Formats: sequence, structure tokens, C-alpha cells
Amino acid sequence: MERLLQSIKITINDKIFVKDPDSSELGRRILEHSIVLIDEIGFEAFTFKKLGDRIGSNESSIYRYFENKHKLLVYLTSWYWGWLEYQLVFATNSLPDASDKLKKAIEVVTRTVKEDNSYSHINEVVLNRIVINESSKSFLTKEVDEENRNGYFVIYKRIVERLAEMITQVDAGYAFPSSLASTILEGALHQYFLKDHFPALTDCDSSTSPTKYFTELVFKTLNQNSNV
Amino acid sequence: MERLLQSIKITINDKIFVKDPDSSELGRRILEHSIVLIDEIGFEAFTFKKLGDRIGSNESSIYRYFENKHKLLVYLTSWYWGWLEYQLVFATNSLPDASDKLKKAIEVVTRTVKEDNSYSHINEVVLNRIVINESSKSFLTKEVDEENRNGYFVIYKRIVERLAEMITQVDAGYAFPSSLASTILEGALHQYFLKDHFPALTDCDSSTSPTKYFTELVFKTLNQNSNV
DNA sequence: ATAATATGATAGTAATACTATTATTTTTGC
DNA sequence: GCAAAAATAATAGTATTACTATCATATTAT
Repeated sequence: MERLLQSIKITINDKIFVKDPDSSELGRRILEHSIVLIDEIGFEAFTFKKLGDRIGSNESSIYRYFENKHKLLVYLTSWYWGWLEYQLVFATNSLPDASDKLKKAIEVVTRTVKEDNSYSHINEVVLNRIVINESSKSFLTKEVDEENRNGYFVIYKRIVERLAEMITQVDAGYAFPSSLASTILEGALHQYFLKDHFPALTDCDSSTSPTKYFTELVFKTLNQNSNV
Repeated sequence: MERLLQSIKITINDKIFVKDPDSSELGRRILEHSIVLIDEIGFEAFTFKKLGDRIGSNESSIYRYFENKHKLLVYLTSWYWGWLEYQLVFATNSLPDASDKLKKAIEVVTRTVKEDNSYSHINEVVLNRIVINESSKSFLTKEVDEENRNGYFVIYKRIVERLAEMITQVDAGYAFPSSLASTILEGALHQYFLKDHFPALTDCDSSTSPTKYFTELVFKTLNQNSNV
């Protein structure tokens, strides 16, 4: 699996960037260090000037790759979802049983991220923290509909749709497959956030995982007649 | 109920503001029009200068009420949760049956907001849109732990705790009452957001509500042994 | 070796996010 | 009704942000 992953390029919608950051050394440095810097100081305090200082490069050079920091965030989160989608498909593809497949899928999208050395310039553990803390800001904007029309969120949508489909495969009569799928994906990020900052608002801690919570939630919900 | 609500003052932690905006005419104008303006142009584009122009008042006067726009957002969302908490307690308090109580609670926290004329300067329908679109930004910051220590999010936490307690009253053996409670509250906002911007990612639309989705989800989950 | 391309350096602009000071208006207390 | 206090407005000023434009230099490709 390690070897196979190594050869996969995660393709990001080219409307998100001015120049493909994966096409040059400087571009890859921008990606690598923007992840670290956003994690360190937060998205609000992050600027291209600070990133330029950090990588010993000029602010104006960074603008040649991304129009602004919002687009960079959209790129980074898209890359993350692309990376996760690959894992999702790889891990579930060969499973013949619908329940096994869904269970594995929930595990993949809710588990704690481990380092993956396939992409040397991207630290997936740090990127996962950015997705937890900052990714909502990529779509909670006034421009969301236009950006959605331009395909900025296709990968994310595809993951939710894949999950929803797996849910339907387990229980064709369930009325809310898409809502449940989107709840799992956003909800898992939220449970990780709560674990770190509002531990009283979650039961997830060192001994109980978001994976366990969501797996139980989903399998208790499916294949049951509504008792409400 | 209308009459009773009229007399209730929603109390906000006084560390959030410099001067209580509910104590003066200008303060209330700030609240009223900041809600409208944030809804119109989004939190990123919103500035105290623009708000000052809108209410025919000076930027510097607004700074005497709030240190910055982030604190104003924390105030507005706190007010919203205070308003919702009152409705939650009022609607569920007299119900003797634990399941009825929880069902009503889910309804209150997930339903579409209707105008409430008890607070003349605050439009709850517009404020609800702000909570859906912007409230995550109030806690997705580097300062969240300090602000949490200062009690900025107490009302929100209390609502989640109340919900969690009601869940436990229905099923004392359920292992994730707090996670489920926080999932309902954040998840409902997210489903409303998806309905407006990513309809393919939710099953909630004009004919099916987030209330129905979450009610079914919760009652299917509780009082069942884990089948995972 | 030349041309094309990428990057760097510098400068400049409008807006943001404030702080400080002083003037004016409004409120209140007697 | 008047003085004192409090609130608000007006103005100015600063550092930073979020860019754009231009020109110089370095790197790469033909």
C-alpha cells in the first residue's frame, strides 16, 4: 500500500490556484510551510508576508501561486480530502459485504491520522489539525455558492456521496443517507475539536474514539423501523 | 409565553464587552444593525467603520462597547444560545416523561427559527442565519482555550449539558450522551447550511426537516444494545 | 548564447484595526 | 435651571494587511 500510494498524484481543481504549487520546488515549499505556519499561528494571523519570511522567499512570489490565503486554505483542505478519499476507496473497494464496507469506511474517515511518508512535503498529521480547526472557514463565506459552482468542493462532496451510497447499500429504506454521511464527516472533526478544547461536551477521550461513537450511531440507526 | 418572555433579560458574561450594549440606545442599535450587516456582507467583510456609517455613528463609539468584531460575534452567538436555552427550559420543564422531554428538546434546538417580538432590537431569524453561517468562527480560533476559561461559551456548554442529561434520562446505559448532544446542536446548524448551499449532501429540504432527521437518529440509537 | 520563464526586490495604494486626543452633546443630580 | 459628569462624535494618527505594479536578476530550455 505504501508503495502504491507513492505514485498517486492528488489532483486539485486548477481554478483554485494561479500556478500549480505541485509543479515547482517553491510551490511545494509553500504547501509544506503554510501547513506548519497556519497550525502554529492560526489562519487569521497567517499572512503571505509571514510565510515568505519563513521560507526565505518573497511575498510577491507566493501571490504567483495563490490569489489569496483563502484559496490556499481551499487547496490544502481539498488536498486533504483527496488524500482521504484515496484511502477510503482503497480500504473499502475489495470488501464484498455492505456492512463490512460501511464499517471500514466510517473507520477511515473518523480515525486519528497517522503520518504518511508518501508525500514528503506534506505532513498529514499537521494538515489534519488544520482541517479540524480551520476547514469550516473555507466554505462558511459569502462566496461559497460561486466557488461551489466552480468546483472548489468536488472532492469533499464525492466523499459524502460515497458514504451515503454505502449507507443505502446497508439499508435501502433509510430516509437520510446523505444527512447521516455529512454528519459523520463534519461531526468527526467536531468531536476531535471538542476533545481538545471542550472535553465536557464529548465522550471521546483517550479511551473512547470518535470512530466507536459514529460506528455505533450508524449501525444502531440502520435497518430499524422508525420508533418515533 | 409571549408575555413571560418579554420580561426575561438574557445575561451575557460581562468579560465579552467593554460596556454593556443592552444598557444604552446606541448599544442596542449596535446589536440590531450588526446582525443585519453581518448577514448582508458576511463576517469577514464586516467592520466597525461600516457599521458606524450604517447607524450614523462613529467607529470610535462602537469600540467603547466591543474591543473588536470577534467579541461582538461572541456576544451575538451567546445571546442566541441564551435565547434558545430559555425556550428549551420553558418548553421541556413541565414534561414528566423523559422521552417526551427529549423529543421536545430536540425539536426546540433543531427547528426553524420564527420571529419573536419579545426583543424589539434583535431579529432572531436573521441572528439564526448568522449562527448557521458564522458562529463556528467564534470558537475556531487560537484564543479558544483562554476565552473558554473566561467563560465566553458557558451558555452553549450548558445547552449541550442539558441535552446530554436528557439523553441519559432516556437511556442511562448509553455511552455517548455528550457526544450525541453536541452532534445534534452543531449538526443541526450544519444541515441547515447544507440545505442552502450543498443540497446534494443532505436529505433535509422543504419536505423533510433536520428535526425529523435528528429525532429519528436519537430515538433509534437509544435503548438498544450495541449491535456493532 | 539567447530567449523565455521564474523568482526576488522594491515601491506603492487602499483598507483594516485599532489608539489617542479633543470637542460637543446629553444626562443627572442638586 | 445650572454645573458636573458621562456619553458620543470628530479628527488624526499608526502599524499592518492585502494586495498590484514594475523592474532586476537568476535559472532553464532551445
